Amino acid sequence: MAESPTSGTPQDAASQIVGDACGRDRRSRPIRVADAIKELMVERNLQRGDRLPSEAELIAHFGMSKGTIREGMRILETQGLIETRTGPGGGSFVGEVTADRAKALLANYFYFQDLSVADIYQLRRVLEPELAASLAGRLTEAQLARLESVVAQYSEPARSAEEERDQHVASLAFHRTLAEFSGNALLAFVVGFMARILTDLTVYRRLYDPPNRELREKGIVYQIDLIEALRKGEAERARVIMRAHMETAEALMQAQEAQVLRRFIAE
Amino acid sequence: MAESPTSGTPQDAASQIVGDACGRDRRSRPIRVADAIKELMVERNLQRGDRLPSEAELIAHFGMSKGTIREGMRILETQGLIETRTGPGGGSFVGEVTADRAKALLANYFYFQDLSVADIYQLRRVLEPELAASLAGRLTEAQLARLESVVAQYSEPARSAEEERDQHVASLAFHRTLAEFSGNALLAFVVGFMARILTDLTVYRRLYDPPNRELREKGIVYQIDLIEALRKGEAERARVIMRAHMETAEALMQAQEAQVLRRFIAE
DNA sequence: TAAGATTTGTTCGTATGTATC
DNA sequence: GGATACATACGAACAAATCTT
Repeated sequence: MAESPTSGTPQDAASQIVGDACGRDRRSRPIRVADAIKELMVERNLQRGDRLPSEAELIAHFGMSKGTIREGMRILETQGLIETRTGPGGGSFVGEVTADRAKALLANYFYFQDLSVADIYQLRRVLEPELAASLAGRLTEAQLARLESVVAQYSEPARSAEEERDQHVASLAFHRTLAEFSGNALLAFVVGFMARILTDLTVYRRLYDPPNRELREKGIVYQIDLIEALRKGEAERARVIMRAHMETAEALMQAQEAQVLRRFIAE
Repeated sequence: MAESPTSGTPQDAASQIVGDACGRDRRSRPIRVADAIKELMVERNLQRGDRLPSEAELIAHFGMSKGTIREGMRILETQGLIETRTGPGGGSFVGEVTADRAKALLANYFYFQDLSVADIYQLRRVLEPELAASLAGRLTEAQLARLESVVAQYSEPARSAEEERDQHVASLAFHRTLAEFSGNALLAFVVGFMARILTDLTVYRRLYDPPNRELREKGIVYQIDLIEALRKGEAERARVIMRAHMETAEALMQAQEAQVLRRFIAE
């Protein structure tokens, strides 16, 4: 029914809109629909919450079936670009691409890339100190207090391996919180993404199964010192502290990754 | 036909599979289908090119209609996780999540974040020197020759603003190529992503409209020196050169961004 | 509370395009 | 070229959610 000229040919209009004017577009229709709507969003400079055409309007506009249009909308929905609601006044609206969703999509890519601890720390070693230095003297007292409350979550010694792991996940939250305070969305994203990968490693691969008192205790000292430097606005000192923090953390994780590998081999 | 009895209620089986056991899952069915198939890929440890169940099998397995299943598959397809082929022997296969696709998805996130030149260079300033240092003495002669051929693309002075812009895009390719040679997938991705953003800025926002001879000439000298240091395996020198390169490039782009802003205001 | 209106969500049957043999 | 197997697309009907009156 698509190409056949049974009745009128609404396809002509659709073809122009979707970019299938003459030379065939190898991509499937739903994907072309999704791209067309993305362009529409850019052209009309639509902002968060703005309304998009209804399903019925899109069906008429593109001259395609409901299923095809819906597949296209689903693509945009999973990318976080739109949200849909049912009922009167419902429809599709420009959504917010949250950092979490973007990180999840990016994790799909790295799933097949198997990163090593060394790879991640090659970036952390230079980015985290830069982040720390850039925040010195720029945080409100409320923000500093929040950092202190995060540190407080793991200031008590852990009594079990499981508690130890939970504490390490919490200590990664310290870095994520720091990243959120940065005005630099790119830096915040990359640092937050690394914290997320390390959290996954900790939870799924149980990199921290062999409890390591040393890492936790050193980490806490570094983080407390760091907060003080940030409060006093000492950028260079914050940078130095964070650099040292990264170096010891990397060394300890490297040693433990080796342990984990040996354990796999042993089984 | 997989889990369900003769013809009772196929929904029961589907509910378990898809994770709607008891408390309602607010997510729509297609999205749950997509997640279920992702889990299936992880559980069976499917690799690139491995075959997934056919549409008909999935319909029977989940007890859902064609349309719903197709919407789910489309989600995975746009994320690059699967590819589908028509015809006999066709079907859905585990795809490769290319770096380009991952960068495109990530660009959706930053579309609403408007990054400044300063934001991007805060990362470039520390990451590019680290990348350069890590590659010193580790590149083959073929790789070094490829870098030289990239530089050769813009060694001739440009005769028009348009040519100037093309040359700058090419010079960003130098950094992308360098990133690809890195064994660190995370570092390569972040550096490549920044190069892409800057390319977009150059092409769309025409940040380089005011031709700037200085940037190009200095850039070429730095890049030639850098290749030499890489060939000789001088890691620290490579780091220093790249750091200087970044500092001058940032200063020049900052000045031009200001110009561009003034131009927008003027109109 | 209840009924009706509006919009997305889901299903089914069918037809078409495409690649392989 | 024809047969086959598979994804792709269409359209009508019904279900569910949600707002208004």
